[in-house]
Amino acid sequence: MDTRVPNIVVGRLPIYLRSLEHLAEQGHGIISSHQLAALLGTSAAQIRKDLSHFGEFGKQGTGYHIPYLIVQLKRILKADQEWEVALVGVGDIGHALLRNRDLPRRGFRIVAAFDSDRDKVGTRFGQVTVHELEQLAQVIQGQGIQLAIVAVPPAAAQTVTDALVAAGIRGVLNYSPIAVSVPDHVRLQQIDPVTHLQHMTYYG
Amino acid sequence: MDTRVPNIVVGRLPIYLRSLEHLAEQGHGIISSHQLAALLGTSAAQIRKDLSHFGEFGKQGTGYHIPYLIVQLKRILKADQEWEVALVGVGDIGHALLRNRDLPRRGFRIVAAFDSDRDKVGTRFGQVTVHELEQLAQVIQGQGIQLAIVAVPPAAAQTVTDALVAAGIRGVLNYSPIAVSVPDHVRLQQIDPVTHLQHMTYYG
DNA sequence: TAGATTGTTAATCGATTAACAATC
DNA sequence: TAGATTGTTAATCGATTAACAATC
Repeated sequence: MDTRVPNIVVGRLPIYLRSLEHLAEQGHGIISSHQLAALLGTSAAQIRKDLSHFGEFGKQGTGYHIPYLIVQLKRILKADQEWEVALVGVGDIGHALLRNRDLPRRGFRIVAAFDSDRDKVGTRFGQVTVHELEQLAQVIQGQGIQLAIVAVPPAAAQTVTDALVAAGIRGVLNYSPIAVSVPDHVRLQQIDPVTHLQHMTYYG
Repeated sequence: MDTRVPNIVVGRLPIYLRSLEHLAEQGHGIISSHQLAALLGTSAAQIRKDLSHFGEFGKQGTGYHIPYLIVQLKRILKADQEWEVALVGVGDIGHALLRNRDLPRRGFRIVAAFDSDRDKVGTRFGQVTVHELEQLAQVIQGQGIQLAIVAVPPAAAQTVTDALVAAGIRGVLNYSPIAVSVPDHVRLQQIDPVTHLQHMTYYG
């Protein structure tokens, strides 16, 4: 049980959690590190070592009680609470994210959306109304929103990210196919299908 | 210049490439490893070491000629050719991908789409007509398509992936929030916003 | 030339794996 | 109990960093 957990280990926990939740939905109750490793294409030793950073969650001779491990992983990842998310950019990707039921199901609720297009401002998606970009700081600070998804065209991504950071956002998930920079105290994750595809074509 | 390049290094090349292309668009001609590292939040030594696996692309005292390095990285990643991609699932995400101009701009053209919904079959998105799932193998084999994007509901993801593998697909980019498995000879990449968000909330 | 930066080597650091005592 | 599997230690493996000769 370390005090300082490697970032790469933290990044694997959500993958374990996702798989365990899927197993639970299918009615599985217990799983061994070897079974989970086979399912995920990783190694049993790695799973046990990763989990050992946080405590002892299994039982010798048996394995892991899936619902219990889910509870523990959710607690560790702070996924046992609901997170409010701001969305900037209501184009095709933003639209897909607003309609995505998996995000709220797993604890991430888009509670505010922003777009620079006046025609989109005022439109509603479920509970969410699209605001002007000018209201970004006010809404984010007013609601204490800590996470944001950037889904704007590349040319606007850094400006929008800077505005989010200035508004107090703690983590940014960037869908724009461009590297944005954030200060050290802000977390950044990037989603770009092309980089994933290029990683595969290398081996092609 | 190794024969065996670490996978983690391969995964960084597309990120370097994306940044260099952005720099080139902005009119930059030369960049040093230190400048690029600062831009990407990595280290100059890592960039130089990564590139050294493939050859010598820089000039002492000067740095890297951006257009030349772009050409080299594209060659290494096989991004100097156009790749045809099959899309399975024309929901919100599939729709966003079909309309995404960045994919073709960077060499990935969705040339076939499939959906199980009879109402969607036959509809067109630009050059692409939505086919029945039943035609998947025939179309993929007929056109020699090597890459596929899976954007179907979780319950269908593994079945669809199996069908793609059976049809001869070499790489799968999975947008379904579920771990799918593929045989060793098939490359797999996963995009799931929730896992990225959970990676950030851990530190929250 | 003087200054700067590469490519590479060696050292360091960190992550993964193997092995096994503990124990269910 | 016998068999199985965990959690952890130590060994191995691999990646990152630091340093510098080469050289533009």
